[in-house]
Amino acid sequence: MRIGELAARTGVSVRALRYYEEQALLAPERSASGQRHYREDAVDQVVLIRQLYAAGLSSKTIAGLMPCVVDGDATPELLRRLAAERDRVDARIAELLSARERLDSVIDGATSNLLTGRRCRNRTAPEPNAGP
Amino acid sequence: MRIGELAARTGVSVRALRYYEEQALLAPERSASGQRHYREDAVDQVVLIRQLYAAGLSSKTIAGLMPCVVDGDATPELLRRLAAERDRVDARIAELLSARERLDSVIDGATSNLLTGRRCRNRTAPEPNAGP
DNA sequence: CTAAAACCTGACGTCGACGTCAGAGGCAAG
DNA sequence: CTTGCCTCTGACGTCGACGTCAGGTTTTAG
Repeated sequence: MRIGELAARTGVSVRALRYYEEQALLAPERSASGQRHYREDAVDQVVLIRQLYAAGLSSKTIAGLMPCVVDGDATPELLRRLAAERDRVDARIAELLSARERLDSVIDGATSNLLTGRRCRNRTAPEPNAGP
Repeated sequence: MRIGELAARTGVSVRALRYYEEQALLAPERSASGQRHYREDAVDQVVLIRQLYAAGLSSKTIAGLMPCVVDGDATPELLRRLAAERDRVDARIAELLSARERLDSVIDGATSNLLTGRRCRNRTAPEPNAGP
């Protein structure tokens, strides 16, 4: 398939696909006229790439991992890096969970303030202030 | 305290603290000569700010929330935004968990490849390739 | 054959959270 | 008074993952 179809099927922009190639994350064939032609499994690869981006990996890091994923080839070094990235993701998740708790407590505090009718300072006039 | 001490006590840079003020996340007093002076609770506020950043909120969003946090003042609108942000954090966490699973499966695949001795292609020569 | 749609290669723009540098005060100690 | 550290205000630089525009070629539909 050509780049437009791959974009449509994966939901990523054409520009992004070209960028991925630039970063050596994808290596489509080229027709005689220079147009990119992707195989079916490119769809899965793009999905994987997006997930790794979502995990916070950089394009450089992903580029280092793609040979492993694509060829099934792996070295102990690569495994170490994969594990390290997983740990980083775990840490990020923990961070987010902590932040979420904090957000919740802020919400709880604010909610109870509202419920107990405790309006601080300048809410003395009952006018519904629509905007500036 | 002055900005250097606050930086030391929170672990964020002096530049970042000035930036936070620029974004209306902090509002320190000023001495006659123009130097910033922070109260003790600024430490907690900075910690909160960092957590909200870690949750993926933008400085603009955080700026909208700080009055609520600081003054304990809350409007239904603010509560909606807080809830929306929490949902966003939840979505991000789910994304990360999914990405983590994917990473794990990649690691598993690669590991079993190594364990079963299945070395693909160019690993024919047993020379320990040290570098480029 | 022709017009529209899709594709190509540069190359510059963006956005957010700061880093960094320059030049100029301010503040406590000796 | 001077030394040395801290602080101030601009203002430009950075980095990553693209967006966007320009100007040209290729493919497809009618």
